Amino acid sequence: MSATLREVAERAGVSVRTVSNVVSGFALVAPETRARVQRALDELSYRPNAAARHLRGGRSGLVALVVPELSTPYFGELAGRFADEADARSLMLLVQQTGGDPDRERELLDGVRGQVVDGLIMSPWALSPAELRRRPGGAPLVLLGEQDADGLLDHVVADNVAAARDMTRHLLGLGRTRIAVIGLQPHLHNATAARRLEGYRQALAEAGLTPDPAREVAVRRLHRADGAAAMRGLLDAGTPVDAVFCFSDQLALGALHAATERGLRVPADLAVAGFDDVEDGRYANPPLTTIAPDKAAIVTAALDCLAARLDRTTGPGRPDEPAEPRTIVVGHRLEVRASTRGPSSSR
Amino acid sequence: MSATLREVAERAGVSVRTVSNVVSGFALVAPETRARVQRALDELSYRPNAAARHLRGGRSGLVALVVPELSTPYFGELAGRFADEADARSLMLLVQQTGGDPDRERELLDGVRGQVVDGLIMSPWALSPAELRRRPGGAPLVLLGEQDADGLLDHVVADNVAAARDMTRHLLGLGRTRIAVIGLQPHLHNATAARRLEGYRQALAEAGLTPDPAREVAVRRLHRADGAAAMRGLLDAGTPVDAVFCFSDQLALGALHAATERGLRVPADLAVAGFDDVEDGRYANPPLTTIAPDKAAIVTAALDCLAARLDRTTGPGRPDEPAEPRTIVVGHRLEVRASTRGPSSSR
DNA sequence: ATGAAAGCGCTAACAC
DNA sequence: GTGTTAGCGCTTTCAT
Repeated sequence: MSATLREVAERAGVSVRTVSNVVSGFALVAPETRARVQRALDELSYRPNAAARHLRGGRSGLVALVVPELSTPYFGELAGRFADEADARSLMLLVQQTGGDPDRERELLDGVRGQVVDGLIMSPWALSPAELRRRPGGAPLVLLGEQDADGLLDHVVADNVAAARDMTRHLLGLGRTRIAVIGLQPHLHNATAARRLEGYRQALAEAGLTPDPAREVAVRRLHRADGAAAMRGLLDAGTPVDAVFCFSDQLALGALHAATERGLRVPADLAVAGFDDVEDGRYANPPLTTIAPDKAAIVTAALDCLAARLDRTTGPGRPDEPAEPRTIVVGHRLEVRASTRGPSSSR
Repeated sequence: MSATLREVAERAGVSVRTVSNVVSGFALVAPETRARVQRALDELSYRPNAAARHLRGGRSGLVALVVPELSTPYFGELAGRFADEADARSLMLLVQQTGGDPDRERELLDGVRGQVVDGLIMSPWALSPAELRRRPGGAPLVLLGEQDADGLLDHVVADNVAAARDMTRHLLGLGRTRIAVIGLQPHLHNATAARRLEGYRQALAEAGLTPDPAREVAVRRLHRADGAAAMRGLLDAGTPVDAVFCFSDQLALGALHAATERGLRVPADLAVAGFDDVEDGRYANPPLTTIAPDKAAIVTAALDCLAARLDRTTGPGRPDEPAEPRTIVVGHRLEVRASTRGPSSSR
């Protein structure tokens, strides 16, 4: 057990008040006293007790990051960035996984195991907007990704419609006209896939093409296996396809795998594109064309947003008047790589 | 802010003591009283205050997982498993990243920001065994991976010598005799690479082959880029190579990329193998042969080990006599896939 | 079976 | 500039 403030005070021959002042560096302390206290602090290798500070101050310095799956490269990368940025802001990151389970999402939302965290950043998957809004827990919440709850809760999001339109235009520009999409998730409340589908259809319409339901494939999850299965399904059905735009890099990597397995040449026979820009995609064979959302901005915006809420909860000012919920849109970039770059084979 | 115990007590017309008993379900409470208290609890939607419990009880229920990099698939997967298993044990997981920075490792070891956690599980990278042992912080520690500190600290590890020997034998069994290894890390204190090198050399010796220093390649980090650079270096130097065994799947994926880029056929011209069994490897083109450590066992063993320490710190029993440090060896499996399966081309 | 009260370590309002 | 002290919400010993 570490030394307490009182022990340090006794040793230095001062009161706890003075030691506390030295530790927090707040009030003025006589230089000589400060030196004496500092020595006692060092000798006893004092560490402030986090529990006491939390109890007293009402802030734990903990922020929860709630994601569907940490093993997914996208969320792994994001979590890593959040951990670093939280650290830079003297916050600690509590990571929680939901596995896409609605009950688990609800449970975490209600209060991460006994009100330990000051606030939470969540990437919901299965919860409806209504459920997201009704939260007994009370800690400030920032949402990641499209939620159909725009304007009612703080959230950080990429312009999925525009991004999907950009990608589809790129594929059309390559001369591909039978473009399939893989990644619809009609069973989820998460609106991301719906927005991307919308962007895709917009681009088709611009080019005077009619969307073909057979080329819009739903998946249950966003793993490689799902992408591979979807690709095989497309091929088995005999649907003519010269490009696939997958709604995640994982799906695209799976689709690439399945296409290669069936002897298709990518990109000659089939162009393959993803979404997320995870490292795997850069080193895929061939490297994967993708949409790169500005991840650094996502992390910064989410933490800024949360920090603002925390300040008005604990900090000075009018805590009654709830701040207007903010929607922050981060940028994205089309990253063209070899999986779509080559010419289409004549057919 | 949630209701306090005293508010509930007032409402139910009993003392805080009784409410506390109902909440913790510990002591005997008259059924009728219990019902009344329970109702008050529900009406006020009481949630125990974690800070107060922590201050009083000395346990926060938080466990830190300290890894070099969360964005690495291996650690991402592991972190995900830890999050789930911690949850099953009513613990919360605090995730910290070191980026392989020794200062950061030291800092986290010294006390994860003010003694918030009950214990920590760490995968050290750059810290020497001596530094790992001298810890002012005091919270129980379990190490992940080889550390050269065997027997002095609790740690969970795979049999890296045996695993590397298994893989090398597999490659030799395929008729490959010019086997290179990529992944030495002489600049680190982490002993993992050294052990794998040892297993590789043992297998070569068994086959009557002499290790060639030109075929033992060091890397700075374990990313795909490092594997690709190492592979290119090998090829540029003109060292004859018919197989590469990389000490991580990431390195192997990079090597695969570089080899393909240079027009080599895998596995015909070059067999490529990795270590870790991350999902990327299964969907690589071709799928990657690898060593699959028993990740579930790593997670279970590490948490069991930590739980045992926690019990003797806070729980009953003789807290003075420090338990014998434990070294737990988890199993591994050779996972043969297409990247080594095919026949070597005649040359 | 239940109540009263001490005290975990810290911060800050109130004295001087 | 520094000392004294109340109290954050909870658990638990000591009474009854």
